[in-house]
Amino acid sequence: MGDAMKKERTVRSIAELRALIRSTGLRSTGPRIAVLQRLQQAVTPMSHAEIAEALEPAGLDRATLYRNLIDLTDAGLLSRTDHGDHVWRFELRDNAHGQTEQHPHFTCIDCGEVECLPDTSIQISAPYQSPRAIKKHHFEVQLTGRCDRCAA
Amino acid sequence: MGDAMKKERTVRSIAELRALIRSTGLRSTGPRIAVLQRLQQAVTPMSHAEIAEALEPAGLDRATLYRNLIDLTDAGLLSRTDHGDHVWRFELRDNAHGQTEQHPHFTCIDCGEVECLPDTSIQISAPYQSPRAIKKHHFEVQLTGRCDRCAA
DNA sequence: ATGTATTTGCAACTATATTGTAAAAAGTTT
DNA sequence: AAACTTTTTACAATATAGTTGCAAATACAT
Repeated sequence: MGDAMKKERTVRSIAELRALIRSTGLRSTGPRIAVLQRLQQAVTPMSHAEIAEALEPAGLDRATLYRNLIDLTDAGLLSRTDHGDHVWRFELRDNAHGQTEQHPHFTCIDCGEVECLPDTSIQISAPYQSPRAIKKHHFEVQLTGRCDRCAA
Repeated sequence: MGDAMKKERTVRSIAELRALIRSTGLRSTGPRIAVLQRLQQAVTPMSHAEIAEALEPAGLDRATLYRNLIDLTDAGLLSRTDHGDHVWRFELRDNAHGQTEQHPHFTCIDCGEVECLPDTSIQISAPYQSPRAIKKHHFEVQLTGRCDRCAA
């Protein structure tokens, strides 16, 4: 990821992660804590496969991982997005309750690398007939193209 | 789709589609003409499943369809994109040779409907460290949110 | 017409994701 | 802290999406 988006990331202790999970009504379990711990170290959204690769050696089951990623997403702790390359990627939401701190993503159509862009890089001018979501700025932005490395 | 993007669409005869396919070096076959014919009637990008549903009754094989969608995409006649909902969608490119006439898409995260937006609705201001693709305007833009109908 | 390379259509297969369920664990109540 | 109830796990089985292999059929050049 470029430097443009580098920012302070809240790193939570296991006890804090426990409390965070419990606050959504879900039970605090080993697999869930492991997922959140791994994702809070990530600098870009991680695919299920990447998370699995990181956590399966520790004995985590794939189906359990899938269900947890969905549960944690439904609970508002994660966001699940497809960055244009047909791969689901999961990202820790920075605040606990729902609103995602949004920023645009750029995905390379060759190597698949995902880059976070500063929020200021894109202006949307809502035309007369655009969906209300756009006028209200309730949407996600995804760009796809060839990254500098692959373009070279 | 909103009126904002409604525009003249070139409708090609079968003979013209034949010539178009041949011009890429591919052979002009029934399935390929059927795909192009169907896509030139479409007002939004179509998923593989939608195209299959339209053409299988006429006896088109799914594997053949997959291969043709890929071949026609590689040949530059179609574009294949994932609009954020993990579904590949195919769109006829308006001109024959490579450059897609780009415009942003908006996809509803609830109902999955895809809407084409006018090209003028989004300004990208490339920051110092953004990928070259952005500075050169070689990228696709995809927005996701809740459409008016689902938000109501 | 004939010949060669491409394409089709069918089936088999791979990869990804989801579901069923008995056993285990979390959290609550006593 | 033992007993209880509900959620979650872990394994297997199953669905879904997309790909591959290959013999027969077709496109198109000669």
